[in-house]
Amino acid sequence: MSDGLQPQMGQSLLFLTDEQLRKGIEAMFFAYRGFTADPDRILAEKSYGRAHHRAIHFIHRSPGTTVNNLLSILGVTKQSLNRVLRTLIEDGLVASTVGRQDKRERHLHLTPSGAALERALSDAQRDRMRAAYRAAGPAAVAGFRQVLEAMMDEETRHHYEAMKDRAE
Amino acid sequence: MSDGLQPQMGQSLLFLTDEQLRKGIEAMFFAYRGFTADPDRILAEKSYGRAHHRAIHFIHRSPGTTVNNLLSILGVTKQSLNRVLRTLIEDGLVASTVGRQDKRERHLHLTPSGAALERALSDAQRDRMRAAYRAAGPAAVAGFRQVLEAMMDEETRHHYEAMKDRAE
DNA sequence: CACAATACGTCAGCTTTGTTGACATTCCAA
DNA sequence: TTGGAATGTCAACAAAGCTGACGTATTGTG
Repeated sequence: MSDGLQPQMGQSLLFLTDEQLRKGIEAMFFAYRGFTADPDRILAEKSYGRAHHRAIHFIHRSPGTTVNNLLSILGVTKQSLNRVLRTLIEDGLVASTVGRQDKRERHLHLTPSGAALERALSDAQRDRMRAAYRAAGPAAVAGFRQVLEAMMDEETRHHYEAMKDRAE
Repeated sequence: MSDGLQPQMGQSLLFLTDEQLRKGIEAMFFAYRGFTADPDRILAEKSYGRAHHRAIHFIHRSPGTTVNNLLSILGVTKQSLNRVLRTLIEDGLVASTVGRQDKRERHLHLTPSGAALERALSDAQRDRMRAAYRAAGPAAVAGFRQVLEAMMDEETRHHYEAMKDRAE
C-alpha cells in the first residue's frame, strides 16, 4: 500500500520514499523541540508558557490587532486566549484599549515592558535560527521555507502570507 | 543590538537578516500546525492525544525498546509517559514484555491493532509531507532537512542520527 | 552476603493550555 | 426599537506536562 518495493522509480523520485518521508517527520519533531527550547527557558523564569510567547509575538507583529484576529491566527478558542491575555494585561505587558469605531473590539498593544520581553524571547529564538541558517547556507534556507510553506493548511497559509510581506 | 540598518552586507548574507529569521520562525510555527493536523483528527476519534502518537511512532520505529530509552527520546518524565503507555497497553495496542537478560526492563512492541493505528497515523502524516515534498522538489527537501538538523539540540541530534540510518 | 544502584510502576498534587457552556455588552438591521 | 449577531469574559473541566515520594524487583559491587 504505502511502503513496499518502490521498483524502478526515476532517480528523481527517490526523495519521496516512505523512509525519506519518515526521516522528514522525525526531523520536524526533533527540530521543533530545539526551536522552542530557548524561549521556553526564559518563559519558565517568569512563569509564563508558550501560549504567552505566541500572543506576545503576534501582538508585536500586528500592533493594534483585535482579540478576534489574534484568535484566528493562533487557532485556539477565545476562552483559551483570554486567560493568557488577562495575565499579560494584569502584569502590564499588554495594553488593551476599547475600539473607537466598534466598542466591542479590544485593540492590543505591547507596553514597553512587553516589548522588552518580546525582544528577549525573539533574540533567543533568532540566535538559534541564525546559527542553523548560517550552518546550512542560503540555498538550504530557501528550500526549508519552501517545504514549510507547502506543509501549511490552506487557511493558515493565508495568515502566513499576509504577515510575510509586512516589513519586506 | 539585534536589528538595525544592516548596512552594506554582502548579498550572500541577506538571508540572515532579522526579518528573514522572523519569517522562518513564523513558517516553523504555522507549518508545525499543519504537520500535526491530520494525525490529530484520527487521534481525536479514538480519544488519544499527541503523546500517544509519539509513543506509538517510536515504538514502531524501535521495536523492543525499553521504557527508559523511550523516555530519553521523547524527553518527558516517566510519570508522564507511563500514563500514556498504560492506556495503550490496556487498550491492547502495545505489548510490554519482561526483559530476558535484564528482567527489570520492559520491552515494548506494537500489537497488530497498534501497528494498524500506527499505519493510519503515519499514512495521514506522510500524505501531507509527500505533497509538500513533491511541490517543493528534491533540492528544497535537502535544504529543509539540513536546516532542521542544524536547529536541533546536540543531544537530540544524537537520537535523530541514531534512528536516521536504521533502514537506509 | 549485604547493600547500593537501576528500571519500572504508581500515588498525589500542581501547572499550563486546550476545550464547552453560560452570560454581558455592543452593534446593526429588520 | 427590538432581536439577533458579534465580541469578549467567567466558570468548570480535560489532557498532558511537571515534581516528589515511595514500593518492588532485579542487578551489580564491595
